[in-house]
Amino acid sequence: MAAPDRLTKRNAIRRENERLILAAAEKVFAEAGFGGATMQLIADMAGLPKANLHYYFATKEELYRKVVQQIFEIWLHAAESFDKAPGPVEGIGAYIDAKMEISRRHPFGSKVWASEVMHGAPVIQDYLETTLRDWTEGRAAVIRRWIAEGKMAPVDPHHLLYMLWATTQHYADFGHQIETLNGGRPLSAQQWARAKESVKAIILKGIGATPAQADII
Amino acid sequence: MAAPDRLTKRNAIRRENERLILAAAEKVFAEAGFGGATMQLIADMAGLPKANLHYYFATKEELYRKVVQQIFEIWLHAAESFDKAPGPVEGIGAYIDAKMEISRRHPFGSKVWASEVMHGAPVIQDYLETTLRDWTEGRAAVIRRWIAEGKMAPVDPHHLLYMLWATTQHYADFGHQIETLNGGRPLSAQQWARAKESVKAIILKGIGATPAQADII
DNA sequence: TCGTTTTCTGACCGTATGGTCAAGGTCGAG
DNA sequence: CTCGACCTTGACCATACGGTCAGAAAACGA
Repeated sequence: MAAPDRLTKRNAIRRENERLILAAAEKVFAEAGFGGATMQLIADMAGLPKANLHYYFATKEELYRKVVQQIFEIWLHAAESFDKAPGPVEGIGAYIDAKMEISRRHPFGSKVWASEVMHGAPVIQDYLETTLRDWTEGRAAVIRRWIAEGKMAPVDPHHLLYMLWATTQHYADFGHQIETLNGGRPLSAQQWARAKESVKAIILKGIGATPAQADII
Repeated sequence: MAAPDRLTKRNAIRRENERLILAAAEKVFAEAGFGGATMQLIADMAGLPKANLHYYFATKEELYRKVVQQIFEIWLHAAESFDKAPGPVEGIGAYIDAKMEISRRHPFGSKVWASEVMHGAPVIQDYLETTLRDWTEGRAAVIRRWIAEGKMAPVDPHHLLYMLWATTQHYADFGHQIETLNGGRPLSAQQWARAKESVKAIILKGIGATPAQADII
């Protein structure tokens, strides 16, 4: 049946336009919220007529849903660092690095997600109840194992995860506030590095994570 | 000139209505965002005709601004715990307690603030540049003093403050996500207490804050 | 080249929104 | 009681929004 995506000019244009629209939508939804965003503004930012948006995405909700899904997948992907780590220093350290990097490179997406959750997750409630819950329980189990193995202090796994999310995403969601307190300038590369190190240092020390010390001697 | 607020029935009604409207507005703005909120919805929730809202607050922006100001003042007030503390254990500990309590009791306000900042702080940019910046520099100085006095490890004061804000406000702003991961039930009193303790334990340990030990012996 | 499918877009529509207004009601001071 | 100030509200208005549609244009397969 459906000839699967040949490399025709049409397919290229379609892909490119969808990319343009999604990028513009991510930015507009982040800056104005779902209610404040208008299809006209997204169209202008994408450089397309409004009617063309509705050709690719039937409704505003459909477009919004796609934007949110994109972000969620990026975050899930970043979590792989957690798994294949021998202990909290490597696992949580890499996770913080990854999430800080996402906050830096995808600040709009993070804001859209935050906005969605703050408004009661009307669009992605099912994700929260299935994928996110499963993911969370899985990592909580890993953390409990590390605790049992004496690799970190006995902290509540859920609250630790919340702290990781909160702290890393704060640099995207409240980026404007941070920028203002930084003299109106965005964080430089060095400042981002320092932020990462600060977060990692405090949290890893706070959970008593030891860099695989016991085995050395 | 202006006869200062006698206890007449009119003044009582005015105060009561303004209170009703502000409470409804805080909730609606938090749940729908500025763009998604409608004056009609706020009016319904306050139990007043829409035209009456415009009698007390000329425009949607004016009402919104009042809501944001309220929250900001609550937060500034909560920060007093920071000052009159001999060291980080008491100061930061009390600050975390206070901010967690605000997240619990004023979740809508916290969300409105978050939304405002995420959208680039169009309404309260001046607050960020003046009051908040001054406040931040003041606490950073306190933290540096504590570090100099050997009462905590040498961490970057700004990133520590960001971490405090992020972690505590997360329980309000992402309350829906936390509730979902908690089996769809809001955190109980015990769970809130455990959250507070978890946050305090990790952060205080993470910054190497010692409970005024040196002087005891 | 020709017919078909996909893409594009200006013009249009119904609705919902923020805000206005004028008329009527209520209260307090003297 | 009376008058002026304050409060209340249904009806109304202009605008802007999400979404539709018909027809033109472009790309494609044969």
